[in-house]
Amino acid sequence: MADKNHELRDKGLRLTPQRQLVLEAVRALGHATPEEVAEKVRATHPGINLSTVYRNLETLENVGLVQHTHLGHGGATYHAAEELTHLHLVCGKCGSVGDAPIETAAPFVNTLIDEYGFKTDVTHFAIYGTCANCTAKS
Amino acid sequence: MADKNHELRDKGLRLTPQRQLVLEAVRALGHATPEEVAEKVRATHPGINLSTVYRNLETLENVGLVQHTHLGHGGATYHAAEELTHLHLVCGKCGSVGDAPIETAAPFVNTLIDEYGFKTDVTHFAIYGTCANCTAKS
DNA sequence: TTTTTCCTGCAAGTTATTTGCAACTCGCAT
DNA sequence: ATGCGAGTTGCAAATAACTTGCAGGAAAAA
Ligand SMILES: [Mn+2]
Ligand SMILES: [Mn+2]
Ligand SMILES: [Zn+2]
Ligand SMILES: [Zn+2]
Repeated sequence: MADKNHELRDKGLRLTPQRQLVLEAVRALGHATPEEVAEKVRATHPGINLSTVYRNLETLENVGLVQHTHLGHGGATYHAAEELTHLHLVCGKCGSVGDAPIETAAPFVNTLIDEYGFKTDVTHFAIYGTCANCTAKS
Repeated sequence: MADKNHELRDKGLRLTPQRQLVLEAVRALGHATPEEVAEKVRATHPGINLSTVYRNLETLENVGLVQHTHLGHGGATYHAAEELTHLHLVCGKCGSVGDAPIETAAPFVNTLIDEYGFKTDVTHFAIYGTCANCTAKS
């Protein structure tokens, strides 16, 4: 950290404290809802407004630094872009979220391209089902 | 249709006009949001309340007559259970929803069972990506 | 510095869905 | 047939999750 953080300015964005904090929070949290991001940021900077968080998540997504995913029936959760290298296996019974490497889906993705010309982004929506644990119990 | 429709009573549910209408609407519409179901039902029965539609969709889902799916960032859409035999390929650019047979995903589903013991329901969330049409244009 | 443009907080507005509750009605038991 | 009680309904109000308008404030260009 010799000089100022340029990764935001390089994307043509202004470097505001709020924006940096939102990005740091997303990176620190892994999967996070806007509400959770706000909470994290407020731990050190109580004044930040929730709408600022929403706006910055959108802005950061537009320039490719973060991405959203749908893990459940409700709202989206955010990831740092670098970190989106896994599938999300969401269990409908217990709510657990497991990970699996994206390569697991590679053959499936290829089939969709070959047969339908459809380019899948397998991380955008979760893979929904029942986890091993819950299957065992029932 | 010799005697009364028993499929609802067989599930332990009361046979109310509203409930039958909701089920018929879901069957007639293919993919439908609660709002669209309400609209369809109101074409013949204007008095029906939206909350009644929501409650009946939930009830019908509990007994397995309908199921919901997430096709986009927003709310759920409902299908008749018998009819849920395809994947939904949702294009993030143009919003189109294409279908593909579930068998397309069979190898992928098997991999997840074998490697993680995870039983996937591939129809619950859409498969998100970019359709052939939109890929061609860009 | 000054100016321009972007960003932020705050309040109000949406949209989608849920809930409390009193009135009603379906289906079973007289 | 008639009555009863649990399940359902309509309606209004409440939530939840965002989104928007706007006026003041801060970042970067000039
Ligand atoms: Mn769902
Ligand atoms: Mn999305
Ligand atoms: Zn589970
Ligand atoms: Zn498309």
